[in-house]
This record gives sequence, C-alpha cells and structure tokens, in this order.
Amino acid sequence: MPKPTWVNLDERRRQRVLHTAMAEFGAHGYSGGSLNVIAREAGVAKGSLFQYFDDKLDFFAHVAEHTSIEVYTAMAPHLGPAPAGTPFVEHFANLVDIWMDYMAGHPLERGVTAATTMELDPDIRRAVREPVHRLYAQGIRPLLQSAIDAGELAADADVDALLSMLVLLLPHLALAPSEPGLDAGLALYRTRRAERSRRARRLIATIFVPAMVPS
Amino acid sequence: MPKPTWVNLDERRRQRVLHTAMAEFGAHGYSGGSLNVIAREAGVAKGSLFQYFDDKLDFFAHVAEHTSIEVYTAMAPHLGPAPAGTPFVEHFANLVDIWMDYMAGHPLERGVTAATTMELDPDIRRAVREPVHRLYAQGIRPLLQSAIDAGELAADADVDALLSMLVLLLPHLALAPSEPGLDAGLALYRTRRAERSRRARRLIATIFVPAMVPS
DNA sequence: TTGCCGTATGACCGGGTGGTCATAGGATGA
DNA sequence: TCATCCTATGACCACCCGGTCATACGGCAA
Repeated sequence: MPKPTWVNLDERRRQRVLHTAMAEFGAHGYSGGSLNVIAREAGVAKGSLFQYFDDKLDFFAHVAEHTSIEVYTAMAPHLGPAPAGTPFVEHFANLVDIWMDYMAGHPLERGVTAATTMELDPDIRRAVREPVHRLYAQGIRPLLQSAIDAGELAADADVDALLSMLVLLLPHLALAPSEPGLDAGLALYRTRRAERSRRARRLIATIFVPAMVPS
Repeated sequence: MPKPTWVNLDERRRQRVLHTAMAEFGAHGYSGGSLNVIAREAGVAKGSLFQYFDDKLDFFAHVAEHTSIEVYTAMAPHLGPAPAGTPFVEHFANLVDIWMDYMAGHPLERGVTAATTMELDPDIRRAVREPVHRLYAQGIRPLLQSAIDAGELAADADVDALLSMLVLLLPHLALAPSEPGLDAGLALYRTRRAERSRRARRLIATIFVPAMVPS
C-alpha cells in the first residue's frame, strides 16, 4: 500500500510518476522495470519514490491495481445484459470489440495489463492478478447469468468453468491485436478493426456455439 | 544456434549445463535468469558458456527449443485419434490428464514451459513461442480433424479457431496444477490427481459441448 | 620434441540494480 | 523569529549483470 505521502501528493506530480511507472513497468515487467529510469523520466529523485512506497513491489502492485481499476471503469458502462433483440453471442462479441479498441488506444494500460498477465514469479503474479480476476469475474458472471435467464445459454451451463476459461482467454484476446505473439495462430496482430473483429468472433463462437454433433 | 563446441561437448557436461540452465531459466525467466548462477551451479566457468553459445538469448532459445521438443516427444505416443468406442471429448480429456501428469512430474520442463509461455518481451516471446505453437498445432489439428471425420465434431467446425484457442488455453491448463495463480478461479493448484482431472474436464466440456440453446 | 588447435578458465570491464541516509528546503504555528 | 514537521534530493552503498580476453591446458600430428 502507498504511504500517506503519496496520497497527499500534488496531483500533477502524482500523475507524472504514475504514468512514467506505467510505461516502464508495462514495457519491461516487474523485475525488468527500473526505478532509476522511472525517477529520471518522471523528473523526480529516486529517493522520493521510497517516500511514496515501501519498496519496488509495493510500487508495482499499486500501479497494477490502479491500472486494472481504470480498465474496469472504462468497460463497466458496457457490461449490462444484452439489449432485447440482440443475441447473446453478438452482444458478447461487441464487448470484446470494445475491449480490443480500448487496449489499442491506451498503450499505457495495455502494457501494464500485459506485464501483470505475463508475470512469471508466482508470488508477484498472485498478488497482482487475483484482484484483477475478481474484477473480471464480477463483470462477466452477470452477463452469463442473464444469458441463462434469457434462455440463450443452457440452464445447466457450467458458469464457473466458462468464467475461468474466459478470464484466461479474454486478456490475451484483448492484447493480441496490439502485442505480437499472443494470438497463437489467429493472426490478430496489427490487423485493422474490421478484420480483427471478424477473427475474434470466430474464436468467441467456438466457445459458445455448439461444435459437437449432438449424440 | 549453439556453436559447434556445444555439439562436440562431452555428453555428461552438456547435460549438466542444460539441466542447470533449465532450472535457472525456468525459475526466473529469460531476463531474470543469471548466467553467473548457471555457470556456478553447473560447475563450469562462465566463459565456457560463451564458447557454446553466442550470447544469452542464443542460450535461452536453445534451452527453450530443447524443452519443447522433449515435451512433445513425451506426448507424441498419445496423440493418435480416439480409439473406437471412446468419445472424442473423453479422449481429449485423457490427453490433458496425461499432460498435467507429465508437468507435475517434470519440474524442469514445467518451469521452462512457464517461462516461455509468460515471456513479456515481444521479440523473445516470438522467437521462442512460435516453434512451440507449431508443434502444438501439429499435434492437435489431426485430433480435431479425426473427430470431424468420425462425425463427432460438426463438419463445418472452425478448426483454425478451435486450434488457436486450445494453443492458448492448454499450456495454462497443464501448468496450473503445479504453478499457482494460473487457473483463474478453477482452483486447480495443488489438487490431487482425481480432483484436478474432474475440474479440467469441466473446462474442456465448455469448449466442445454445446452451451447454447439451439435457436 | 615441437607446434598447433580446440577448449576451459576466471579476473576483469563498464554499467546497472534496489535501497539508504544525511542534508536541505519550505510551510506552518507559536 | 524560531522550532517543528514533512518532504525532496542525489551521492552513495554493496551487489549483480552480460560479456571479454589473455592465459593455460591437453591431445594430436608431424
């Protein structure tokens, strides 16, 4: 947790440090991100960083949490149930479109999301990803539930299993158009909006639309 | 690519270096892994490592490739089509069981797989993961195709989309029982064999078994 | 014996790391 | 005016990094 000094800090200075840290940690991850670089680029003495946070991990955790809340806040307005007349899969795919658009337009948030998603160290990964997973679940579960209520998903659909798969899959999907090597063959990287939307829909369809021949 | 010196090297020495490197890179990833540590633990001068490989990346790439081939070789005997009488989903789930078992019993291979799967740097990620993705596709695509031929998957199933989702999902699934914070809520970590098998089956079912109510 | 070649070695290089701390500046209240 | 508190600062610490290179060793051919 940030120290009180951080909270009392002049807004402009805090934003400058925060944005610089997002860029640095986003580009090089936790262990690769350099406090020296952040201090220099933000125009702040390195010692100051330690007036704001206990240590590097405390700093990174705050940056990660701030970022995930920011992303969630941007997505929240679109997380309502499908409007009447819009099929669930269509609604869901639109949501993924919005998410991909957001990540394409917000490199700072995208970088930090990638850095937390790909963190290797188990302790740091858990510390940083579990809150994010909770946010994802909080946003997506009601969607699935409303689809069941509307009779579009099977009443006995395994919501927990669906959810955990989506939580694994969606961040990669959202990042893939802007970050190379994440799409595992679906060639999402650097495709234009219409094309990536079409390809993402194919992937989403495989999740929800029956692939099996009924036995 | 390794230098000739590496190829001509005494087998025992090469194995010692290789195993130590797998442990180190597996535990700390590419940028976090230390050549000093590898040299010390393998009982070899640091300079020797540079007689074998051009630089750190060359070394890491070789370790990653060696590992992925080893894993693939272990899985290959089980990659045939489902035996007559065994439903496709059952066959596929058994395969995932075998994979999870393998990872549980091979910490070195598991670590390197995790390190390559979670690599943040785009250049290194691409260099190291694309060959792996090709191996995965090579193993899984015929399986899907044979399920279509057998009439168990829909004839117009989107094999490419299914494949790219599985390539994203399966490594996480295989690692999750042994590496914390990868299962995104499905609580696979440190569950015993029977339990993790049951939970993985739920997730696999969501992919292949119809979740949608036919319209 | 000599010379050669492939290999092993580890001291050494420049540079970067997270973190500390003595110092100083500025605002506030008495 | 003075004392007190909070905060900003950057030189400094011990340590680690990837990579180099002069040197030495050992086997083999002439």
